[in-house]
Amino acid sequence: MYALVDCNNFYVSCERVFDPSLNHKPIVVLSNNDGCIIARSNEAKALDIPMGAPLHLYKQVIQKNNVLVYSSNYTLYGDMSSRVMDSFNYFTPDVEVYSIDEAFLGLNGFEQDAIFSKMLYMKKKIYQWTGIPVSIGIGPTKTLAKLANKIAKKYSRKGVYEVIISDHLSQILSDISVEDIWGISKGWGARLRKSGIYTALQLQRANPCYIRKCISVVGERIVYELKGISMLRLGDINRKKSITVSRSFRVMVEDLPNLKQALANHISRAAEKLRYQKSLCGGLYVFINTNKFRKNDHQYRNVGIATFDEPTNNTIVMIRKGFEVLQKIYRAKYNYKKIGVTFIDLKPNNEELKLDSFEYKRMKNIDMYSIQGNLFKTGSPNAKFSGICMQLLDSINYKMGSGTLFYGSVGINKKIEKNKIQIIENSDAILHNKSASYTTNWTELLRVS
DNA sequence: TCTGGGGTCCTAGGACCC
DNA sequence: TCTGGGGTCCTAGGACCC
Repeated sequence: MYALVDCNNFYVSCERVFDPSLNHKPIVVLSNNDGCIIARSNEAKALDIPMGAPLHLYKQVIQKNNVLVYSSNYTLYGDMSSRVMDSFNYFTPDVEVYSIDEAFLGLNGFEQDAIFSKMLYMKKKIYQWTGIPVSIGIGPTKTLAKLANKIAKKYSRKGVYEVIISDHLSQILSDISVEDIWGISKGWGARLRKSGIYTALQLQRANPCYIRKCISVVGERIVYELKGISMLRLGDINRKKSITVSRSFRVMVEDLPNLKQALANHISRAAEKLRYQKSLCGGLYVFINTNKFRKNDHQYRNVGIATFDEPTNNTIVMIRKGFEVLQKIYRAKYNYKKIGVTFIDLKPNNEELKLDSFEYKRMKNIDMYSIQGNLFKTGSPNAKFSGICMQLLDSINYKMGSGTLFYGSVGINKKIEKNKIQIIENSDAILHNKSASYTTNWTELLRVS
């Protein structure tokens, strides 16, 4: 069984923790540049202010109803989020933080009959410890837990709802439209409707192979999940695969120095995040866009990409198994490129084995290294990243200076190949020129189950 | 005048190899 | 007129999520 815990109106609830006088008042919280409404209290939702609405379109409603407007404070929200997420550990070790305000919990250690009351108790405790109200959905799969959460928010006074496979579930599903299912939005919803599938129940009873053709393997998984067959396991996403820092400009920007200034800030922020999560960087991606809402202006967008795949003398390879053989292979590979490589044998009794790769590199003061022929950079040398970013920007803004362009936003995206940052475990796989990690084929998995 | 920012996964198609 | 087949890897783009 899974539970999905979701903080109610999270950003608004955070503000209320620090100013209880805000309770029961209509409140909205704004996006970075105060442009959009990204969180609403129930009172604000009742005024039909939609999620993501541009603030300037709702000025009147806001004034008329004395809606309180807050700029966002992500430091505060991040801190509150950690407090909530930490409190789950008191109840179960199986926690997947899904977003800033949501987490999946694995409930396999719980006695079936006790789950509901346990979750009810947890909800109370979380409120007591953090001041944040949450809703909890329980179900045999993640998708059903997600659905249960929706029901808990909407209909249950207790704020906790459990989905059990039964006739009753069929009735519930028949009242839910396909677009309300986690993973199905407008586009796929429209496709399903064309095939005569309008409700969650119809989707649950559809032929999975047909849905796969109609949508994709993602849709097929949803069908099984709705039937109560678990296709999505609990993940531990504590390292991001990519990091983005981007901002729209509040005012029109036409000159390169301003763009560069912004980019310099973004890259140092991104490197900070990279260091924080102890990752390495496999490449950089710089992009610019004009303001897409100014339909009459000439539109321009471009990206520049740099990947770090040229080995240097600073390359090290850590090998845990089959050191001699692998070393030979790598020697051949790198000598060919006239590159010096350091090999490290991580024998089981090697003290260095206890360090993770990031710590190891920090200790040895290495800022680049290679695993399985892929080169990575650590996040420390800001100046290097910054230099690469500026070059990329120069390469993509060739129309700059013509006076015809207005730049809407600029950002960077550091691609991080989490799965490749690993110590080589499986020498057999390497010897046979196969990758040491395997991807699961969903079709196979379905056949087995 | 003002229109968010940060993620994930999957697929199709091209390049390349034997 | 005929014009391998199968595999892998990479990337852009499209869909979805909060």
